[in-house]
Amino acid sequence: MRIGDLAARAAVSVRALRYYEEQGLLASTRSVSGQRLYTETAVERVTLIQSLYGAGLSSRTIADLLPCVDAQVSTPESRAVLAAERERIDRQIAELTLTRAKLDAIIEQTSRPHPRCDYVTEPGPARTAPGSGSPAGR
Amino acid sequence: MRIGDLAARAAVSVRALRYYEEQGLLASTRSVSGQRLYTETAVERVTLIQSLYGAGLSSRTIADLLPCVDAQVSTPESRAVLAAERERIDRQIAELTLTRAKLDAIIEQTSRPHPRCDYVTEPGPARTAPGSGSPAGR
DNA sequence: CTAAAACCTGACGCTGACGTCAGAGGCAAA
DNA sequence: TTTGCCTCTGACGTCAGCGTCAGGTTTTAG
Repeated sequence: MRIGDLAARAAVSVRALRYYEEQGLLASTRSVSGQRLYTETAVERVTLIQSLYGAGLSSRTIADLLPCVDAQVSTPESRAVLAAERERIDRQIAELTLTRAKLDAIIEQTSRPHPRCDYVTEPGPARTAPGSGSPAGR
Repeated sequence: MRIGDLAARAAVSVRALRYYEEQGLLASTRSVSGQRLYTETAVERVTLIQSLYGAGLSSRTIADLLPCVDAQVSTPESRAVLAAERERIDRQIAELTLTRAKLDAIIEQTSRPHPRCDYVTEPGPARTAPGSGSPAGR
């Protein structure tokens, strides 16, 4: 398949694919006239690349790892990198989960009708704040 | 406290704090000589900002939301933004979890001693791959 | 055969969250 | 007072992952 097809199927831009090749992440054969040709497996490859980018890995790191993926072997360095990135992703997930919780708190706080103004704006006989005012209210 | 202290306590750079102020995310009073002064609560504020940046929100979005956080109120727009960002974070966590699984697969694949070459390189009488060769192997 | 669409190789542009440098002033200790 | 660190305001630099334009070839549809 040609670059436009791959771009469509992997949902990325043509420019991105050329960039991936430039970075050594994605190989292609060339037609006689010089056009890039890809196999079916390139689609998965591109989505893997996208995933890794999405997880915050750099082109360089991905370029270092992919050969090991292809060869199905690991070097001590690749194992270290893989472990480190896995940990990074773990921490990232933890952070995001925390941030989501913070956002939830904000959503609650801001959408809950004004905390205690309710009592004030409530119709009926005026009430003093609980704890103050006339002692032994009960 | 002064900017250097806040930077140390929030574990960010001085430059970042000035940038936050420039973006309208972080307020400060000034000393007579013009130095920035912060209260204790600024530490939390900065970590919140960092969290939101970490979750992929832009300065602009954060600047839009923080006033609502401070005022404890929400507008229809802020609610929409909050909900949208929350969803984004959800998706991000899902993606990261998937990517982590992919990484785990890679770690397994590459660190598992070469799939079937073992049998080949194993000393002793050559064995055919399981499933093929002489039937009823056991 | 021809026009449109797709592809090619440079190469510059963009964006956001800062880093960094310059030049000039504060401020606590000895 | 001098030393040394902290802070100030500009303002330019950086980096990565592409976007985009230019100018030219190739492929495809009619």
